[in-house]
Amino acid sequence: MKKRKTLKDVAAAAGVSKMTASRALRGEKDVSRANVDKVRQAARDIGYYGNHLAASLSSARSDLIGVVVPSLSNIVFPQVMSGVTDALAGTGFQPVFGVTDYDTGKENEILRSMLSWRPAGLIVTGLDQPDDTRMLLADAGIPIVQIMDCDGDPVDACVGFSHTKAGHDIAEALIAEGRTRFGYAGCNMHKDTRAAKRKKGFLEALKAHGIELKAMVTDVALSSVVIGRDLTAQLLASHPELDCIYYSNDDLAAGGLFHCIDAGISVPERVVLAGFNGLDIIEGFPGKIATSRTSRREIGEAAAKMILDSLKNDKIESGRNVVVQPTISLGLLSKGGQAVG
Amino acid sequence: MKKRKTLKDVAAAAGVSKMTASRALRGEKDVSRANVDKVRQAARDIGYYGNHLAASLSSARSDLIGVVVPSLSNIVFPQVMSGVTDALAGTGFQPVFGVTDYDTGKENEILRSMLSWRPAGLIVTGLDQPDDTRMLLADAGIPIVQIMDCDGDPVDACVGFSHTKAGHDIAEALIAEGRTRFGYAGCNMHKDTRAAKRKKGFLEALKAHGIELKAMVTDVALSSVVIGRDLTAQLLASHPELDCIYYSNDDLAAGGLFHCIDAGISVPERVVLAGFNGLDIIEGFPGKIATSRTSRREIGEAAAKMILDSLKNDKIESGRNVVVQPTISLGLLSKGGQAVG
DNA sequence: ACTCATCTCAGTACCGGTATCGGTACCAGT
DNA sequence: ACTGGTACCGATACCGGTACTGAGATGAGT
Repeated sequence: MKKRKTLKDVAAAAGVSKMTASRALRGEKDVSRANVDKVRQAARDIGYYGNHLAASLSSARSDLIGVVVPSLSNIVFPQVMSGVTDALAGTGFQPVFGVTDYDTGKENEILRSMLSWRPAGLIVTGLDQPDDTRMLLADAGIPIVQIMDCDGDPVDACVGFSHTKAGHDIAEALIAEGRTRFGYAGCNMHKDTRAAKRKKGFLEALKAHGIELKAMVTDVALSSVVIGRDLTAQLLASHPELDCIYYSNDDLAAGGLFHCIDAGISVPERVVLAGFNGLDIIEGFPGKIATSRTSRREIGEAAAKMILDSLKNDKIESGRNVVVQPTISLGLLSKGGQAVG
Repeated sequence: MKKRKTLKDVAAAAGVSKMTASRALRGEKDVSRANVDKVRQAARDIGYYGNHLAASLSSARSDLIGVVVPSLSNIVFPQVMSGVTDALAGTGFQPVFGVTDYDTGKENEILRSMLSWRPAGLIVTGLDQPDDTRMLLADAGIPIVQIMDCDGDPVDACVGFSHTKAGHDIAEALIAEGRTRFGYAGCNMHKDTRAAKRKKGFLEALKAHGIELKAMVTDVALSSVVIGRDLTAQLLASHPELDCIYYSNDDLAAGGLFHCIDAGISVPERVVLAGFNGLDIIEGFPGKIATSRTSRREIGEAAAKMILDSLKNDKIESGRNVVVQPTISLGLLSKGGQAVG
């Protein structure tokens, strides 16, 4: 096995010192044009591609941005990741992703592991980390941006929206449309604290109007279209009087829509199905579901830009809470909020 | 800003040497039980979490596995990533993801960047890298597993299936069902070489039966349900005689199904829609599309396991081509291949 | 001619760990 | 008591870069 090329090899091939080679490759000044060319050429010739390990260790800084998300199976998070990736493109920083499976223990473990790579910054999903994890983040001494939520107290800064308010607002909108007999279907509620907040906001709004939830079904599994189908079938079988179902997200609502299409139940006339996220896919659906549209890419981009800002200004800007309000789309035929029926 | 804790701090706190602390934390033998406890406790007390940079540099090995995928917006790749993550869980290895956007230049760049972190192994999507990228991989001296394809010559090893055969096989199956008037709709064909291979296999099979493609529409954008809708509307408007449409993937086929539901076109009776991947979501659809089901998670897991194997045996096992044949599901009412009509 | 600033380059000391190797303590066997 | 083996521990030399410091060369100013 041939030995890996090092900077010394490049320097030797170019006939300069290690130091000059290092500077030339990094594009620093204080190197003559002639030597820059010689070094660049030598590096290309012998196929040298650097060693971030050594560089980062030596310079006590790295170009890694850690990004921690709870899941990959919900397309929302890959979209956030795309946003981060795009915002970081061309900046010299590179995202590193970690997945927690909605498990706080795993989250702590992943964060420790990431911190041990001395990242330049961290983007973490959610505001509800346990104390030990919070401490870990607070002591890291690097910019931390928490995303997808703003109901709570960020370690440092956050970009997101209020899930409580999102649940509240869509309830208000549905009530304004004349809906009165509500059901709820959710997945993974014990771990997905943000879904739980939406549900909380939703129920609070109902209560404020003196409306009681008629029925609720949940499943511990991760949300999926198929489960949404099943839960909807259950709900409508036991409570055929429902005129609106709120789901913990769009995947479930989509399953609900598909069930209704197959069962010949008219949506949204007889029953309104309301989800959360505003997935692109629902644009293509044969039927309309209500939803709160969130801007995932933008949140990812904004978070990455905040990190870059902090890094540029060489200080951690605390307390910057950027709120990106979701927009409600009811997908109903009636315009301007006029009541149906 | 308080200084980061180092191993020396731990050693001092535990009253042992740096070396003993290092060994204790890594669980090596040659350390007394008492000292292991002291060091562990000291590390916990002062909140030490190690420095992978220094560790990897010093030991000339790292616990990173690079994973390069073309896209995050196609749920298939996050699923592959999940498979890799799961297979790596508890092994001490950590995946690092990169996204190429189907761009070979970006792919090369990302691979260089990854290699500069001295990963223990690499998982790369596809077999059709340009020569310079191939060279980069071949010279890396670490196990490389290429995934999602087996039509071609792997640098080292691969886990996947033949897209050409997949296209061919589903064409055969559809012809056996009595379909004769075929259309094709595809996205991103100029960059997605695997989709192009499926199309090639599909057309070859048609030709072998003396069948000519009646119509074809493509779009340069990434595939999505909405675009699938549009392309299908175009195809069926200009060629209402089609009795089968083959799509470059399930996203498009789903859009096609939704269009047909809205347009009152019966699927699969009047027109069969065939996609590729076997997404979980189609299980929930109000209607059936044909597809080739691929096992993404399993491919990710298998690739990760192959890397771990190579690492354990301390040699790179070349030429291991694992083929995971997709299974065709036509979603038709007729059983046993009896012709329709 | 001499001083001084500027540009270029090289030497040295790290960064924070780990591999290696040489030692010390302790015990069993003879 | 002496030897040999085993368990444990620490000093030292790195890994491959970069920060820092200082030196030589060159040119301008006087």
